[in-house]
Amino acid sequence: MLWSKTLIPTTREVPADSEIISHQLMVRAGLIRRISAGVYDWLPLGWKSLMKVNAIIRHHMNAIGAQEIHMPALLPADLWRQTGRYSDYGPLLFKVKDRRNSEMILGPTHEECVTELVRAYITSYRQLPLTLYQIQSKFRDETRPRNGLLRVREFFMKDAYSFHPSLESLTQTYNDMFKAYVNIFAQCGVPAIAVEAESGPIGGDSSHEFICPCDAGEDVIVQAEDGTYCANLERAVPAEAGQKSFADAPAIAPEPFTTVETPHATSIESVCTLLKITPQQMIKTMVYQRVGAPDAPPVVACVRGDHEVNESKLRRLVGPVELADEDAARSKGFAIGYVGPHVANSIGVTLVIDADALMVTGATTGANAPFLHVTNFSFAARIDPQKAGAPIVADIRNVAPGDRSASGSPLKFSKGIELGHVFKLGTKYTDALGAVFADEKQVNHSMIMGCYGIGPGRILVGAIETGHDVDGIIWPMNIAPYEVVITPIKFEGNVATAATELYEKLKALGVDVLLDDRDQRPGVKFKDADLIGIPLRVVVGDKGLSAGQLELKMRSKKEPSLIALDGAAELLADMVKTLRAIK
RNA sequence: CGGGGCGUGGCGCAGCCUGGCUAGCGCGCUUGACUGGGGGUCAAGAGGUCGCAGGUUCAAAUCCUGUCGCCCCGACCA
Repeated sequence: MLWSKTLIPTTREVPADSEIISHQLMVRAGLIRRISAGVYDWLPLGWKSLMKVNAIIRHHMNAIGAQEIHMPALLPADLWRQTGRYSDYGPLLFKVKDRRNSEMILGPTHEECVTELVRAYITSYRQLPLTLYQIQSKFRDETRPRNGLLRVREFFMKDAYSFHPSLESLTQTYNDMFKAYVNIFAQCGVPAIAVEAESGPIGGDSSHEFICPCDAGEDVIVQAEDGTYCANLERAVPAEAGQKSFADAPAIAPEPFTTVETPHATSIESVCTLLKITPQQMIKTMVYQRVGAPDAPPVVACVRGDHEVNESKLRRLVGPVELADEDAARSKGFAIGYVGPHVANSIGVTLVIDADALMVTGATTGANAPFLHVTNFSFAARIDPQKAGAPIVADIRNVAPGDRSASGSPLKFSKGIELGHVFKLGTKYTDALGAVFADEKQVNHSMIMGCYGIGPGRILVGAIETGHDVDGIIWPMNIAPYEVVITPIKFEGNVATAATELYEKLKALGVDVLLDDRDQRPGVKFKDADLIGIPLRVVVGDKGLSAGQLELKMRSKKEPSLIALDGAAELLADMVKTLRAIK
């Protein structure tokens, strides 16, 4: 491609509405343009990279026998009502009405649609397993789109869905997918580590996320320093968290259970400062309400003062809950800011106690009255199981610095971008939609599903977050919009002829090449070439030509080198092939 | 949804508090000349209903009200 014939609107200035480096560079290099919050145009350079990512994904999906299909973005709302997700998805779902007033949605994901499809055609175990995939736009009405392509309302997603007659079959495909994902990210040249993630309905080791480690990421991952454990913070389990029940609460005779005045000290920190104690000596008591049923008995969660409630874990135990509305909770008798676990003795709640919190004795916690805390609290002494119901004891906290893995190795924390997710779904959708198959004995069973997503746009974000310098993007060869850029010092005379000749030869050799034929000063061309990050740059200049030489510079390297004009195209084509192969 | 901030040529901003000449600056763009290995210089230009609507005023980019849009923090996020 000739630079003058395409659209590469580079800018020197950082766009005002961007925060993270990948967003800034994608706009400055002319890859994308925002048209509305979380909605972007893909310009030629960005689109070319995205198509390369998609081609890599396709290759690896096809290699494990998945079949590509295309499904509509516009879906009937009824289908989503049948699985309950019309309401579960809530305001995240884009809803539209057609002229007949029928409700439609813009698909945020396609489990319903693909299951409906498979239900229609698959009736026998002989037709299974089957894996279908799509790469297409998905829509989510995010509360807060942000960070360029990291969180958007319309985005591309590769989603694969597999259907199985047995768990063994599902596991086989899951493992194939897992390996395909490793290969996809490697071939794209973007770092990705597999971590254990929310496991869903089947439990166990049945869900992994692939995370690109970088500070711009929104996910927190937990890794054991010895490399034996890797999990999303949502899921990470502290090694010490054994199976405990309320009966395990230490029955130490408590010191006098006293009430102390703590005016305006509603946080763990402020109470600690006031009473000169440490957070480890406190019990934090959080009030949650049932999602969609704010009048149902609340859930009260207790963790040690230095710990945080992990809402994912809590939800797995008690169902969908959210932090209670403060005013509503106060009207029910909760002294928000001064709640203690023993509130369960007087108000009907579901009490959930973290295993670590349970073991604290002589704790300080809220007195269930404004401006008051109590000291020398212990669960065994102060919770009356008759009145408080049967308290649930479980791991409901986030792991924290200081925790160790099962192997005894310290846990470290880092941020990352979720690039992909493989997931054993089970029969949630096939049950709801009646997607059944007949086995050898003509007995019907719901098909067992797996689903496997990748965000191609996020692969670009991850590649840029982890591959850039002060001058711009440094693309990996396989997803670079062009593999070689030719930069003539001046696009005239011999130089233009030589540059054009090299350009034609490289094209003929199957290299994706960009020729900067603009009438611009060399400095402008160099700056732009660096900004858009093409892996190989060839400079054609008078001085070099008279010596029969060209200058070659790798974007990732600091120093250029000289190559002979004769055979330059072949040499470059070889280099490109070599760099494509590096995984 | 809560908190904070911003809407002024394509981009980045000043002007607003304290209303008043023709609304400025940098980048980019056009034309010409010089220049030609890291966003060059000079000259001459084009380009803006100051987000939108209403109000106050002799007079509104500036003050008031409403509204729309966007960004950041939080909440939320298969």
